[in-house]
Amino acid sequence: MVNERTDETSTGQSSRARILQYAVAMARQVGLEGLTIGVLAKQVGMSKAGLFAHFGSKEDLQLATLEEARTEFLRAVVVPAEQIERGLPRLHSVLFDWIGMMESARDRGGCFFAAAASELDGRPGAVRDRLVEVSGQWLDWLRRQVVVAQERGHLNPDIDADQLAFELHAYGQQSNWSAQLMNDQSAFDRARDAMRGRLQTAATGLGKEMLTNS
Amino acid sequence: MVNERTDETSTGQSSRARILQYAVAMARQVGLEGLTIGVLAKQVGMSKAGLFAHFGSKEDLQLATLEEARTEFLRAVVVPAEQIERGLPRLHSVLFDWIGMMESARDRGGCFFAAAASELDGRPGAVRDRLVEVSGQWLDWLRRQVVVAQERGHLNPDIDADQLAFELHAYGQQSNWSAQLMNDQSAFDRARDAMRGRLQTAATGLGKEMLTNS
DNA sequence: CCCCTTGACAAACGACCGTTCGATAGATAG
DNA sequence: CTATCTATCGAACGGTCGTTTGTCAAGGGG
Repeated sequence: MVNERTDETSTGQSSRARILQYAVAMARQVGLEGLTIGVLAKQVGMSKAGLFAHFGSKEDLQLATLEEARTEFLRAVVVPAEQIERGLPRLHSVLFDWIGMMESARDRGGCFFAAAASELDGRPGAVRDRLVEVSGQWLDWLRRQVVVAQERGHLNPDIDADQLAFELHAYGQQSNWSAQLMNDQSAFDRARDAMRGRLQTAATGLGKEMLTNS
Repeated sequence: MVNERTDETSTGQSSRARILQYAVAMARQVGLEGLTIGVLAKQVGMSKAGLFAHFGSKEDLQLATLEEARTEFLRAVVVPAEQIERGLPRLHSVLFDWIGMMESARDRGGCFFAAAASELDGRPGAVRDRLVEVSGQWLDWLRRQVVVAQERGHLNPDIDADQLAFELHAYGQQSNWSAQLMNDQSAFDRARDAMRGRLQTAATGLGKEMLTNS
């Protein structure tokens, strides 16, 4: 009863974390449903039962993997943007970091959430519910930053923030589709161009200045 | 050796066609990989082995299902547009028929190709190759119609046709994602608004007239 | 009338899946 | 030293998958 979760060097914590990193990498390529305990265990270098013991069920493994992917996403995309000026600069930064993350995952299966989304829509359950929640938070993050940019006079105040977030998100999704399925080398540049163009159209005079300076 | 594939009433042809319609419907919900011979057979109302005999392997079943979905897509989206004036009107028509098809499939799992794409990218094989081919044809159809619209003075001639096709396709993909995963009721209207707005921006004076008249 | 093709069937096969069950080694606590 | 706990293991279980095999009824051509 002593030493409750404070031991940093315990094998338990670190091996669970190691498993989850492999799990995210594997799910990027075969999806959360295609994730297989036996194959995952072989990659990590332990037995099926040993790995399984860290999670009570496959669903729990999927949930933990989803949480790990969410953490990686926040760290790579959202957190860096919080040091950027709120409004259009921060929106621009987060969009390009997002594309950058998908671009860096190009040869590793692409976007984790895109792979998870299409196989989980239509299959009810806790994993799907959580994915809907996480994806909704991300889309809402974009929408809120659009609103802030409007309040600060960077973006035209009479545009529909939901609509703009919809379109910006569409470019990111399309770049992943284009790169992963069609093997299109220029997919990410196209997404960046589309985002730049769309923000330019929606920007006020002040906003346009900000865009040309970045 | 007589009677080679000319018998319309033979059970063979019609039951194979019936199987494929069920297969497309099932793949819309669970994907081409999630398609299962046993479950499919139960839905069709025949035995596993009886159904399997129509296709030499599961891969052949997947290929035939993909072909059936392609035929349905062409019939619902591409063929009707061929009666519309080439250029911007035809492009506009095909885009809206596309959205309309996804909207009508809303409660049946959404877009077949979107479901197939993310689970097949990264899994080499004949099915993936064919899906890449079919998807490429569709994207190229859009691009070519953009070019025609430029040649006819409907769209600004100095825009990148590949880029515009990329963005228009992005809205369609996003609408399916938003409707299927996020259960967003307004997803299809958003896609239509995005397409209208994007075409409006890219249109010449002549093109803008055409858009307001439709 | 017999033969042979055709479409469908039940049953079984091996492979792989998630999961359960004891056993084992090492660290920790009393 | 002994008892306990933790992480891991091999082996097995029941289930589902794609696939194979052998059988059977129906029907048309010689």
